[in-house]
Amino acid sequence: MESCQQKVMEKLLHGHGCASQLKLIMDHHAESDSSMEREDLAKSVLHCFSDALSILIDTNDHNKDDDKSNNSSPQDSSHVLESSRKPFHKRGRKTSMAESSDYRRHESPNPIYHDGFLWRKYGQKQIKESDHQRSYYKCAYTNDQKCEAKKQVQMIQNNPPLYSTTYFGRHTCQLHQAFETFPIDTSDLQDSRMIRFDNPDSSTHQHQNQIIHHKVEQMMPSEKAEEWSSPSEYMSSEVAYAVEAFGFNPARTSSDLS
DNA sequence: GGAATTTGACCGCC
DNA sequence: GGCGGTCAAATTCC
Repeated sequence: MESCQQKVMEKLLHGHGCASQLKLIMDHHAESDSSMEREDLAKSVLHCFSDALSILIDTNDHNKDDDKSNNSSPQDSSHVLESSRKPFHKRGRKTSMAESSDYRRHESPNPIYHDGFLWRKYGQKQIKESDHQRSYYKCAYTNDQKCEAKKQVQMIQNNPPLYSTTYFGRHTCQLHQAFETFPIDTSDLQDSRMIRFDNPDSSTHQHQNQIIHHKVEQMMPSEKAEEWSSPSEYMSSEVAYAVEAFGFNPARTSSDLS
């Protein structure tokens, strides 16, 4: 647990440093002369937060029960709806996902794409009680590593846009080990925004990175994307919601994470 | 051509 | 019979 805290702190500090550099550049440089450097920094910031989130997600899964008692503050409840171990619908299979003992729900103006894991969409359904379709995702390592983690993403409100992301089960895949094996290298971020894979040389690695891009382009509401005038704005919003989704409070000290 | 996504069909529960 | 969840063939994308 201690090493996890250190890793998270290292990632966050690195991200903070990159963000500071980015702000410095944006404050003092003309728009055109350092766009590539800004882009690299922006990607680096996102990558750091993604790594930290992945570690926190794993840590949170193991400590979820403890967190429940500490997650009752009113301001948190507006966005992060932790599992209350009760179904949010009565119909459906007895073994339905919502009735499982391990799920978390999060609501935000944009769906969470970068939560540190690779997801594969396996279904989409028009839900009776909602005007919007619900998308079903499972961990891309479901078959390879018997990882049973799943998530559902559903738009629950149009104006302003509000998405509900519900996570089920725990990740048993070895993704985090891959994070530890390959340290951050911002030079190869052109095609990858966040996820590191077991074998960085494999064709699978390259293709999966493309998938992440595809998902972002496909799911990002165009009007929302236009609202972000810079990559850093887009990332901060995205990461912030992902952080909230897993109950991470940046104001906490490192000792609070244990 | 391979892999991921889409979408209609099917399953099991109520 | 209606519903949510999952499967799998068809389609799309790189």
